[in-house]
Amino acid sequence: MVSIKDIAKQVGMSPSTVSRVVNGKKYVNAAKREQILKLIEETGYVPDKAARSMVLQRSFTVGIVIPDTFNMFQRQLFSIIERHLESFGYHTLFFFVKFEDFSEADCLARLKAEKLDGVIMLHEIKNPLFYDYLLKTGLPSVSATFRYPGIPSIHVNEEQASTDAVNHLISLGHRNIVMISGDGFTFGRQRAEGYFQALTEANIAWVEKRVVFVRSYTPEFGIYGMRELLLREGRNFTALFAATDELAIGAIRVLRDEGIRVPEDVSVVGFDDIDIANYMVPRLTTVSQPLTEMGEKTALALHRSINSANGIPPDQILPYKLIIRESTLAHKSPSVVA
Amino acid sequence: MVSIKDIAKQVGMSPSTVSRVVNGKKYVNAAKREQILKLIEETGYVPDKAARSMVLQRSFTVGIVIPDTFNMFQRQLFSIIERHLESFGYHTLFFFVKFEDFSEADCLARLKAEKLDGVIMLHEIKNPLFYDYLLKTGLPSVSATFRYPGIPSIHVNEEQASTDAVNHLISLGHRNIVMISGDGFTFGRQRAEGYFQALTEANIAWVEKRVVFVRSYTPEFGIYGMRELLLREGRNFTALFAATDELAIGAIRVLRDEGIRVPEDVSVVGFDDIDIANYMVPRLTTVSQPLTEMGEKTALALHRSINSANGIPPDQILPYKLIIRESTLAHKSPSVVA
DNA sequence: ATGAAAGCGCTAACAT
DNA sequence: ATGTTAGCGCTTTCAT
Repeated sequence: MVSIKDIAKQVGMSPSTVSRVVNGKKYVNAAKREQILKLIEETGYVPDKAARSMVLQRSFTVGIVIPDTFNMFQRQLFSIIERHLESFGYHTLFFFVKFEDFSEADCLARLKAEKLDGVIMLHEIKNPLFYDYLLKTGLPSVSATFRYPGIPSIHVNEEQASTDAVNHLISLGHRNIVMISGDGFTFGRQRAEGYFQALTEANIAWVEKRVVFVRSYTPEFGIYGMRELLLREGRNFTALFAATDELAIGAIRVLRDEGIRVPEDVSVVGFDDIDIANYMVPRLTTVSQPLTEMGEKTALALHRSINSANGIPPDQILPYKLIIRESTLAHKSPSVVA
Repeated sequence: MVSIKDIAKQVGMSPSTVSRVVNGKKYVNAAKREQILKLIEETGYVPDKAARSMVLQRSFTVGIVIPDTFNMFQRQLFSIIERHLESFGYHTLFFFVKFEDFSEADCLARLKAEKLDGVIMLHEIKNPLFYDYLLKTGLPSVSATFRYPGIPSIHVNEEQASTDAVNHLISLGHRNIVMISGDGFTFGRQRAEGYFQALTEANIAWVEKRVVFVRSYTPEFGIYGMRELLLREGRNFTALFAATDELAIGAIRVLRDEGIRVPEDVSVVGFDDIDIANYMVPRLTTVSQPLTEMGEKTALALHRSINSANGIPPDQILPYKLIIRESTLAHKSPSVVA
C-alpha cells in the first residue's frame, strides 16, 4: 500500500508538505501542490483511516444502531439518514444488534472501540449501561422513533396516531375492533395504549385480551397474531388495528386464507406506510410517519450536536398522517355487535 | 477514554502484560491475569480499534459492497452473510454505493482507506478500476449473485432458471408471454436471455420489443414496465415473466387497476422469492435462489480466501428452484393466440 | 513555505 | 513471566 512517505519521497519533499496538500491546507507552493496532486492521482494514494483517526482522535464517522431484523420502515429511514449524514461529510458505520443481551453488550464494546463522532439510535436497546455510556461520555447521540430520557429524539406521537387510526375505524361504524401489537419496544405498548384510548373515548368497552402481543413485528408474526385472535375471538370482530404494516400483511394473509374478506368482512389498518403497503391487495390504510423529514431532522440534530456545545432541543415530535386506502370500509350493519 | 496504559498503571504492570491478557496470550501469571481482567471489567476498557488495526496491519473487518437501493433479496442475503462473517470473527463494514460514477469512485477510495481483510461484492460495480484494485492488491474478495472474471463468485444459473420459469408458463399453455426486465446489471440481461431461450426452444416466435427494460428493479418500475407493455401490446398477452418479484408486484398492481385479473387473465412469474412474495394476493409463483446456502457459501469462500494462499474454486453455481404458487394458471383456451 | 520530531494506542520482538 | 522498545501512518507543533 502506498503511504504518505512514499509520496513524499517520490517528489522529494517531506511528509508534512504532502499532508498539507492532502488536507487542503494553506502554505504550500502552488507548483509543488500540483506535482503532489498529480502523483497522488497516479498512485491512487488514499490516507490510512486508522492512522488518521488515531492522531485526530476522531473518525468522521457516525454509528447507526439498528436491529439486525430491521423492518422496511427502518430500512427506508436509515437510507435517508445515511444520505444526509454523508452530505455533512460523515461516514456511517452500522451496528446491527440482535435481540439477545450479549449482542447489546457486544455492540457497546464495538461502539467504544471506534472513535465515533456520534451515534444514531434507530433501535431501542434494553441495557441501561448503553445509555449510561452515551450520557456519561457525552458522545453526541440522537434517537429516532423512540425516546430515552436525556437523549435528543425525533419521533411521532405514537399514542395519538394510534388513537386516530382506531377512531377512523370507529367513525366507519366499527365497534368490534381487535389489535395485534408486539412486545419488546415501547412503541408496541404505546400503539396499544392509543387503541385503548380511542375505545375509551368512544365509550366502547374493551378488554386487554382483544389485543394480542406477538414477539416481533414481521408478517410472520402477523400470521401468529391473527391465528391467536381467531382462536380467542372466533370471527367476532369487524376490524383490526395492526401495530405495523407488516403485521397487518401477515394478518390479512390469514384472513383471506380463512375466507374472510378484507375489507368487506374485516377492515384493517396498519402503521408506518411502508412502500409495499400501496401494492397490497387491497391497498393498506395506514398511519404514515414523515420518513423524509424524520431522516433529515435526525441527521441534522446529530450534526448540530457534534458541532456545538450548547444544547439541542431534546425532543422533536413530528406530524403523522392517516392514509386512507382500500383496506377499510364502513361497517355493514349499523347495529353494535359488542 | 481509558487506554491500555491506564490499566497498566493502575495495576502496576506494563502495557505488554495487559495486552497479553486482553489478547488471551499465554505467559501471564494467573493472579495478575485475574486482577487485570477485573479492572478491565470495572473500567469498561475496550482496545482502540484504530491503534490495533494500525500495528496489526489488518482490521478483522470485511467490507460488503451493496447498492444503496438494495432490494429485499439483497437485504435478506446480506443479513445472512453478516451473521456468518461474525461467526468467523469478522466485523462488517457496509459500502452503500449509488448508481452514479462518482459514488463508485468514492467507494473505492473508502475501501482503500480501510485495512480490510476482504470484500464481498453484492453489487456489480461498473468501474473496471475497482476490480483492478481488488485483483492487483490480491485483496481477498468474493462476488455473490454475479460473476466477474478473476473473482470467485457464488451465483445461480440465471439464464437457465429464467428458461425454466418461462417453460412453466409454456407448459401451462401460454404462448403469448411478455417480460419486464431491467438495465444496468448483467442479471437483467441474463434473465431476458433465458426468456428468449425458452421461447426459441418451444418454437414460439419472439420479438425483442415484447420485453421492456426498465431502469431499476423496484415495484415502482414494475408499474412503468407494465404500463409500457400495455401501450405496446394492448392486452395481447396471457402471461408475464418479471425479472424480479418486486417488478412483478408493481406489474400486478397495474394489471389489477386495469381490471385484468391475475392469474385468471394473466399469469405472472417473478424471480428471487423474497419473503413478501408469499404474502401477495395472489401468492407469487417465482424462482427461489438458495438464500441461506448462498450467504453461507459466500462468507465461507471469503474466509477461506483470507486464510489460505492457495486458490478457492473460482465459481460456485448453486441450484435454484421454481416455486409454483397462485399467480400462474393454465391458459384457458388451448388455441394458440400468437 | 517547508522540514524535523513527537506522539496518538497498541502489539510484538527482544531482552531479562 | 514480565518489561522495554520500536514502529504502524498520519498530523501537528515548532523550528527555520
